[in-house]
Amino acid sequence: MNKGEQTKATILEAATNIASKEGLGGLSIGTLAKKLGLSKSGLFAHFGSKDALLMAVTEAASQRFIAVVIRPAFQEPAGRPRLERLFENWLDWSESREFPGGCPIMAATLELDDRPGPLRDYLLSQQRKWLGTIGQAAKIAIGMGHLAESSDSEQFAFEFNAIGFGYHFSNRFLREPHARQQARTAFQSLLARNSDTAKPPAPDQSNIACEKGNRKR
Amino acid sequence: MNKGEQTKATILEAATNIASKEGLGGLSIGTLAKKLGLSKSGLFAHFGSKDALLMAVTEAASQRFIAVVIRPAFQEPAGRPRLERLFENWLDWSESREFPGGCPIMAATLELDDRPGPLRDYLLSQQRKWLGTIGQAAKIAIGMGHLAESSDSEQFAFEFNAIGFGYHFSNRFLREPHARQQARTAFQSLLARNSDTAKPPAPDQSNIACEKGNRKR
DNA sequence: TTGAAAATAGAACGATCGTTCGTTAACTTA
DNA sequence: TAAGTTAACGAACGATCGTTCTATTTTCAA
Repeated sequence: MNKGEQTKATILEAATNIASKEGLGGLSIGTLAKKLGLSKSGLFAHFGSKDALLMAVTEAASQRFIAVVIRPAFQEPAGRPRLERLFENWLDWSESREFPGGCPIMAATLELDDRPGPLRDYLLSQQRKWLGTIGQAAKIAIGMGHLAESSDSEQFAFEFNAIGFGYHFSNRFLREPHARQQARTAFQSLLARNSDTAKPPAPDQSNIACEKGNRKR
Repeated sequence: MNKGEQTKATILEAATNIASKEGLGGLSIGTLAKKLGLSKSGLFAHFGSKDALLMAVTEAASQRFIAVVIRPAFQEPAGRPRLERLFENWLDWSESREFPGGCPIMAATLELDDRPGPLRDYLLSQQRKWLGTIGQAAKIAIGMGHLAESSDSEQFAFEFNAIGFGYHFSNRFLREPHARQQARTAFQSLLARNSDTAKPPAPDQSNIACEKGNRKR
């Protein structure tokens, strides 16, 4: 690895750290350079513009998301186990140590609500892909009989996503200690009501992962 | 109303508008003054500090939230009608015309994730109250038999809130046209699975408001 | 080891940030 | 209407913003 690429990676890591805590808007080249013991201009030269830096941070976070949330889940057997792994990975990601201020993608998404530009476009496409990924995994589960034939995979993705957002808010901001359990309960309920077995809403099934289907482990 | 209070109100309105689109971080005294045809210092004098301005904006939005979301819902008959009104009011609020960039409270909340201070404290207390309000309304509904005895009002509040966040994200950022319907479906499903009647998940009940209990209108 | 290329530093730029100050204009009320 | 209060202005502050330049150091391959 070049010296350039090396320090660039270092910069990106520190930048991600700041963006996680302060948001993309709170990330300035000056403070970032000071934190790293670099000169502003020296740091600047690596990216050419502030926007390019922000884009690089976002892309890096996005790639990391794919690597630690999505990819491992798709190595899980298709159907219900994959959905559960996807969900748990997401929760883990949201409170990951490497993001002291929470998922920088989610923060950037909310931050760029109404600011058009290439960065927003990129985030939008990534978020659409994410929802598509959830929906696709759900569709597979439906095809395998892990979820009911009558299930709507898009509706499933919407609620899957909503629970994740609710968790992020409840955990990060409210510091609600039961947040994770509440999210799990909500997710298990989502799975249950999209299952064929028309069971009455029995109270605690949080740990029943999959009661039928070709689970491998 | 004094001249002072009058312009102060004007300032707050414009500031809320900007904060809605750009976030609290994107709100600067200079641009705000220019937008209003005032001088920076003249505007500044009304608040004494930037933080005070931000706090005033947040408080104003919060009061408005109570006035247009919570209060009208509590004039609805207790139980299920109130819960439904609360939910619909919230969705309306999230896409209200007066907030071109979406609910400024939600934006600020996510923005201040990890920035301690009086503003965060205030938002935190307001958000806790909001969740408490949902939980309380749910508890009443349980007591009236509108929701099942076995329901957990805190879990209900968590999921209620999550659906709202999911909607905000899906509608505001993804501009997903079905977002509102998906949120409604999710909410009706939330109500259904917290009801006594162990009915199979019938497809479309979006307009069945309340099928038992002492509804007055 | 030398020489070209890449990486970093340093100073300066115009702009904007929040804030302070002294002064003038506008409003209120007696 | 006169006096007293409040609101608004304009200029300036030091700090920081992103960015541009030139110069110097460091890296890397021949």
